Amino acid sequence: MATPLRKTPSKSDRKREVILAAALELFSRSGVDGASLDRVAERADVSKTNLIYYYPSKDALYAAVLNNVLSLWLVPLEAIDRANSPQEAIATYIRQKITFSRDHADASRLFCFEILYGAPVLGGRLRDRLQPVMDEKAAVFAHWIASGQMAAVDPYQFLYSLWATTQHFADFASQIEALSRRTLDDPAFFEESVAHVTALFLARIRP
Amino acid sequence: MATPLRKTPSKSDRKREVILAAALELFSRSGVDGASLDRVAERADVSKTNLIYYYPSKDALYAAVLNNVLSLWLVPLEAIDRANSPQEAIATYIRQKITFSRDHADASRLFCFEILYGAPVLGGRLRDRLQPVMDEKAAVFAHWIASGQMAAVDPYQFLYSLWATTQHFADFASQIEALSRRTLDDPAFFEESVAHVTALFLARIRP
DNA sequence: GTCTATATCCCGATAGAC
DNA sequence: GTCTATCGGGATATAGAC
Repeated sequence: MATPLRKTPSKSDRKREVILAAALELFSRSGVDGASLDRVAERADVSKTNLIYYYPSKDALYAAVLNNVLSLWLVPLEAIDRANSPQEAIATYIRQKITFSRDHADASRLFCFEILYGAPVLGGRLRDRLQPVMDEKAAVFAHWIASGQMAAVDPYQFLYSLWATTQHFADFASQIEALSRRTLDDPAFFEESVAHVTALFLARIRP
Repeated sequence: MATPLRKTPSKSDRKREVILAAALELFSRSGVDGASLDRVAERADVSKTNLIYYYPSKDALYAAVLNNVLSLWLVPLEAIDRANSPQEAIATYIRQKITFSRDHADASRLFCFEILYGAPVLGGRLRDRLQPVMDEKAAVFAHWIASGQMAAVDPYQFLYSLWATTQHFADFASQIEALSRRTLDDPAFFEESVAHVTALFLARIRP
């Protein structure tokens, strides 16, 4: 029984999760360098030495958190499927991504931090994991365009703009709050935002 | 002659500029906490004590850099003027903002860092300096909409999307480079990006 | 696995001579 | 204005007992 395949998470698995959650919370507010392991341990309610027992270094902890985040980040892309119409697919994608910006603002911010740093940890993963998905989605767009279902756009540029506008609600939340005094937690502002972004992209692809 | 109003910058003015430039460069790559005054001083070719003579604390230096950045950031907004047609104004704004993302990527990234941190330093300035300009521009949009020159959009949401898509080229440059292997320094990619973003927003406001 | 104690290093900032 | 020397604090990480 070298590597037991249990369905119920072990005690140490649960502890790792608690630590990861605490790390995400703090790293996403102050950046990696702005947050100390002391505070992460405190937040996770473990001793610092114990934390280091589970994650041998700060870099290792940071990398673990980031990999979790990347996985979450990829989920909404599944909506972009040739089985759907482009209008449905894009509307669904936008709603899911803005929902993600509301419910996982910390993950979005941490991702943004990492990219600002120049993607030192995630750089390779972007090519290994994101690039293939992106090429796949670009092919779906090409299919929709070729079959006259949507206007011709550069799929890469189109995806960049989709990411930018939807993540903006998480990454620039404090600016939006300073200027509009509104949050995605306000259901009216949430729906308003979804409607606005959806209208922006659907107008563009009208055949 | 208490405060001489000279046009030629004094030696100390020039030194302050060199320090600010070095601080911008380092803060925008690693965040404030990730960069040390030691390295800023080294980059600016002054001793650390001398740096501290000009800027008494790291926070003061950071605040000074940020205020510079905010001023730069506001410039392109001047294009949004009721004297122009909305199409001209928006196209001009987009080109200027993407040019800014190319030529001042470090300033854009530092701004992004500050917002991610929750705008601890710039928070007040956003209300004092950006909010009035934004309200003014919202009025211009309202005028264009009322006179049938553009389709009805929420001006605030519209500006957020404009900022998001254009700044994305600076803030997420390392992601774009990992996926597209292209940079705004490539004139073809630059023009392609301007054309894409412009088409996106002009399609939306078609009356 | 978890703890206490501690090594080691770097950072921001100050003191005081010149 | 600029320098050398240094303080004091906090950070990551390790050693070793239990």
